[in-house]
Amino acid sequence: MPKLLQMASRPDYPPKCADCQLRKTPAFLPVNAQQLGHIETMRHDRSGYTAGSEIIPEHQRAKSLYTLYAGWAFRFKTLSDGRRQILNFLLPGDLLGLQEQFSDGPSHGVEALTEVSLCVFPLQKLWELFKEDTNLAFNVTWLAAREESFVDENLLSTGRRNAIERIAALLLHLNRRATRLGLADKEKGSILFPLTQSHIADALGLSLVHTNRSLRHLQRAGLHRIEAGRLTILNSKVLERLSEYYDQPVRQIPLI
Amino acid sequence: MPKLLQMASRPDYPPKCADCQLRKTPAFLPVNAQQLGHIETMRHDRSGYTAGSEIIPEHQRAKSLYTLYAGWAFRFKTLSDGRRQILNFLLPGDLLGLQEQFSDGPSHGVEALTEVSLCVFPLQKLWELFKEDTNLAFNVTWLAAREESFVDENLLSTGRRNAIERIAALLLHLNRRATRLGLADKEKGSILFPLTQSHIADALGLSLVHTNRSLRHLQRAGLHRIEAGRLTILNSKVLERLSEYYDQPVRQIPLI
DNA sequence: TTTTACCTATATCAAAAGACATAGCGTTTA
DNA sequence: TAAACGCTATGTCTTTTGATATAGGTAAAA
Repeated sequence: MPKLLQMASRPDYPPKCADCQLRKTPAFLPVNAQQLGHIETMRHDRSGYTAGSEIIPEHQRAKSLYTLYAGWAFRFKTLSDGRRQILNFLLPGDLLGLQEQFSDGPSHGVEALTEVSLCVFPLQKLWELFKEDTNLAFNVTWLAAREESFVDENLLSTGRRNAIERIAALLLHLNRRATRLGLADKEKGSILFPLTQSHIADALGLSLVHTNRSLRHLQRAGLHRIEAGRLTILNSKVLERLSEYYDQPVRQIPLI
Repeated sequence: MPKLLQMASRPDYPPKCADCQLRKTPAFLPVNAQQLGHIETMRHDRSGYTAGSEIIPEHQRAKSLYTLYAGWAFRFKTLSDGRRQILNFLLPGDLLGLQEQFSDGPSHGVEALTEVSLCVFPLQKLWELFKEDTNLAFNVTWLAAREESFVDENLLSTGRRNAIERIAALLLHLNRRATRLGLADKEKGSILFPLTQSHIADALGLSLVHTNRSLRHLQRAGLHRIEAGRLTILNSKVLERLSEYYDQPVRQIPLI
């Protein structure tokens, strides 16, 4: 198992939230100086994980809240015989570990898909944040509701879309989110795509073999290309019609 | 389409939140007089729907927030050819319409499964509640996270459990929630069960026919009984082992 | 370099779940 | 009272997806 990275090897953090690179992307709601101050005092540490390591183990409660600063991760659940379901993918700006605070039992694990940088918030401070900044409290709820809508959509896929449709919907979804974060190559429009076919299978409730078949089918039809760890959407119109997963106007989202 | 009930025919509301019958069940966190006051001033109206009617239509944004006071409902999404996915079931105490406030596009519909009584909160007041009562704001987030955990679990079912396991997990889940709310018959331990096999199929991503077959299989094995609109769990141990859906100690939950 | 591990790809066969058809039953509607 | 409807049940056949086996490519490890 890959382990926690030494901070020395992770120099890409801003020392202050005011210098946060992530916050400079237009995907996020602007914040005023006071809010930034609240976030800054809440942030307690930074942390990094290598690809493949468990940020939050499945069967224990998270000890902190995190904001994903850089890299990709995913939430998952497993059954005792190893069957694994990926619930949703986490991209920069996403909040980790919130549900665990409220759930009765063990809920889910979080695993790093790439090397990952996190901002760490102690749990007790969540309450302080609610008390001191209504706006930020509201934003936490917003982020929770937004994540639920991703799970909802994935449940629709897994329950009612066939393999081809599921894959089309997932590729469009991830492409949209990554692009929105400014992670797309301006020229070719491709995004970094760290998922293996095994991750896709586990996210969509398919077997690895069938995922491979269906991916090739879409690729042969010229709808997308996955190459050298990058995804290019070649025909979003057809992919959208296939999956009934349409582009919607996006609002700015909170970053805590 | 069944329509909104006239309030005259729905006399089972308390005039004041202080007299709320639902709040008397031990499933809910106690609140102090001040919080009760905040909830009371937020509550703006009551409303009722007949079984089968749409409380929130799928393709428009909810105009209010609701707390389900009595009856069952469910959240769902559909595809254009009629395929429907039920995301989760709503029981008394559940909050409706929160996600819609934060999602970009159309998200999901809510349909009444039985005749239903709701407490209505105007949307603008959500913000006021966040500002005036940290505790209640925290509770809204709690309820959102809790609902997400239900969807997570259903996604695990739909993606990685087979038909028998899915049904076992769902029956246990609903039985647990209803029992917790004091809705179980003390003698026989049965609960009111308003789902048709078609609802079960749509919740679990199965066809109606296969749902029927699998239900009969479990029933013949003596694990449960569904009769005259009531569910009795006959062998929870086996159902739990089958589905790996185990009873967990339950905390009290907020009621807003 | 050789070995190992991981990922993608493909073929073949098997199982799970879906589609279609039909029937019975109880309730509501005409 | 008959007709229509919604729900459960079951048989048969089809399709989708899964399981197993195998192979090649690349990168990391020995």
